Amino acid sequence: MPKNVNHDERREEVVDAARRIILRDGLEAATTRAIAREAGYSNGVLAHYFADKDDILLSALRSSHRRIVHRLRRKLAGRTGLAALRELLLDNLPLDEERAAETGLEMGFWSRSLSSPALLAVQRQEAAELRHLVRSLLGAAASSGEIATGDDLDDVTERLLALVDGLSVHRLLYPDRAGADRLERLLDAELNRLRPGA
Amino acid sequence: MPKNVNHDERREEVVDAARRIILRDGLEAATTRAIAREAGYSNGVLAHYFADKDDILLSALRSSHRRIVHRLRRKLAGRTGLAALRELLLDNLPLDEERAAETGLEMGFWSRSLSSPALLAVQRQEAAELRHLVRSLLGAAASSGEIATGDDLDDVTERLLALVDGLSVHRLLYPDRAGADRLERLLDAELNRLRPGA
Amino acid sequence: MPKNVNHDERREEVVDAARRIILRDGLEAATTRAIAREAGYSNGVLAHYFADKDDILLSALRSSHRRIVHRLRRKLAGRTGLAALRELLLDNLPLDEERAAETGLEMGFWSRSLSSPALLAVQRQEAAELRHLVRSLLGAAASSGEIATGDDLDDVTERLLALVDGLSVHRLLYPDRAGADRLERLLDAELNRLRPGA
Amino acid sequence: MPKNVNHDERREEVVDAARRIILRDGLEAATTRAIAREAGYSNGVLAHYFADKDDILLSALRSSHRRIVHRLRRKLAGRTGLAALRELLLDNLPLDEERAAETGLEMGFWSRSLSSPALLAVQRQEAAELRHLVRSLLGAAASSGEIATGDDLDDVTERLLALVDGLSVHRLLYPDRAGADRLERLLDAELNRLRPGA
DNA sequence: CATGAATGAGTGTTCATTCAT
DNA sequence: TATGAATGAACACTCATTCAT
Repeated sequence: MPKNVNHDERREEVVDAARRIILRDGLEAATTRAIAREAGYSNGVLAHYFADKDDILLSALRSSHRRIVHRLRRKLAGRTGLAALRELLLDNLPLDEERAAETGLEMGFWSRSLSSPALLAVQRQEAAELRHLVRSLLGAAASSGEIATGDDLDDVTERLLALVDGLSVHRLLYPDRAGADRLERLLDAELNRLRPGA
Repeated sequence: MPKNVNHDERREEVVDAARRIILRDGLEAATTRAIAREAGYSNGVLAHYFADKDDILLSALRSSHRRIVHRLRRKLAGRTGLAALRELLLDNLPLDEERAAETGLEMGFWSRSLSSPALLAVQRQEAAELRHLVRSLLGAAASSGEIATGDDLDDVTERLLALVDGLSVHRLLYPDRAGADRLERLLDAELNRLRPGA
Repeated sequence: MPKNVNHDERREEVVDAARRIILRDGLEAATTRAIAREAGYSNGVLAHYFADKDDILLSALRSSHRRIVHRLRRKLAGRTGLAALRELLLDNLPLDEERAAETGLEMGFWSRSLSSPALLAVQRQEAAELRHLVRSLLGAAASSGEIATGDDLDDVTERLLALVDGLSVHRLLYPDRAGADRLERLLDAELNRLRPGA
Repeated sequence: MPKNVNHDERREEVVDAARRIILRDGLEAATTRAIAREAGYSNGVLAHYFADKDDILLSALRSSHRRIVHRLRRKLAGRTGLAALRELLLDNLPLDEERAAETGLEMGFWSRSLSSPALLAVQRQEAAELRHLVRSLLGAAASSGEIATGDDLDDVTERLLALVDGLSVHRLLYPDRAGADRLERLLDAELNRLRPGA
């Protein structure tokens, strides 16, 4: 009767350790040894659960996204159109510790994606899903008359997501000027601007 | 009789080399040896002019900013108010190879700043200057009646800069959806929105 | 009630697996995990039947020799003297894929033997048996008048076996110049040379 | 005035260290660390003089061959035809410590060549030169009437070189049966056999 | 000043071996 | 007996840094 561990569970343990390190000390500090130590294992264990370091990092990125999606799903339940969109975009802003950590991780991967095709592919795939979701919420809001129909909705989608990402970066780098209240206010203004009367 | 070397000049040579490498091959390719080679010196020379590698990288970041400021000064010459602001923000978007490389450099430093107080300090200082400039151009535009006076100008400043940063990230990571034309269109729409009639 | 496992049988299964890997992929590919997997067991099982990896490799070498001997025994059945000798020496040449793989295995062990007393001992023991067999076939051929009696038969034995080994090496390393036809021709010439008339 | 070392000299130092380890402990023991230590340097030094480990090993092989060629050139000076051939072949037998070491190194590379195209290429190139030399000495001997003209000289070349390699292996693995005197005697018999009267 | 040789810690990865289950 | 999780040392290689010349 062998000692039998749940592989997915163990992977998650290690991936969580990786996430903690990336958030605390940066992507550069996330060496395989550091990850193993943070997870409470010897460095050799990683080989049992991951093909290589990239596998760990990619899993960490995907895991982070999955968490966000889960949280979002709860928040969006029962909401539609503009209200759902607002919830989604607000959730993407680093307004508390948890989401600030998520944004930090994301930023670490951004620059690394520029020189790693595999990472970039994952990044793009996940971003495309988010963009698609925003776009369809906008479409629904337009259909129901919640928002004006003058603007190109693809443009609006891009503008909203860019603004959210920009504000997120600023919140982490320049918290003094990008306070939580200002972020929320700016986002709401942006959404109100879409309404028919505006 | 010691050879009289202009320290600042030599530092600049090396820093330029570092900047070129980061722009061309990314932050991770900027090893001390690669920098020394790019500058045309032996690797040992770095020790005479820099405390350590971080000293070089920080200087490279500042140097990149200085170059941007110089280019901007030329572009802004003779322009005021909204026209100047438009020039400034457009210049910050990665609309050609050169500025795409600059954005890449910037993104590399963003994530490092999150775990390096020294980098973060530099980053903040330079960002504050840019913010101040935008804010004062907006102030001038408001005074001259070029833009409406309803909005809080600090909010507008933050919104514009966040949008520019967000669009920049998207242009690099998702060039398909963030084409040069869309970026320019979105920026112009944002500026027109400020005008009194809007 | 302990499960009653036939130790020798299990050892043989594992050793066969090791042999297959060495023949197929080379000595360096024969890691303990690869061997266990090839045998259809978990890696931990090896500890029950072998002292260590060397124990497995040594056994694999012996196993390969044993197989060669078996094959030879079939080929030699009913033959005596020079005809038997010819069959034996031909069998030792890597004239088909199977025997080329065997020669590769052998060569791998040769160099390891130079720095491993245990391996060397096995190697010598097996080589002695082969030498003895050749020598006695030569003796029989001399007695029956099949070959001339001028030469020292120990010298002839050594010459024939050295030639076979040298040709084998050349066939693997320089197949262009050591084609199968040339090998066979050279061997036959060598045997004919022993005949009384020559 | 920088400390300036002769690169080729330093490479040779390291390559000699590698040779010593390979001969003493086998090719497997020739790790980069072991080589650096044997050479009296830290492990990082290798990077200055070699592209990678293969570069060291290949250099060791070539260096060994170069030494042999040099020694041979001296021995062959003033000799031609059969006498030169005899000197060449004798020199290739491991009849003293130095040449036993050379043979040991060679054998280590043989098996590794089977799974390393780069090594195999070098091995083949060097072997081709030796083969060519033997062949032309045989040609000269035939022209001058020193040897009989019945045999195909390519066959003879292959036979002689295979015999030498086979005897060399046996001398290292089975010194008891492949004594220096027997090797020499067998080689001379082989050469005499070529003479017209034989 | 400048060189570049040298260091040694650190990287990701592999692997024989141990051992609780 | 058999499992496979876990270990930790070893591997080749990279790199910022030091320092004699």
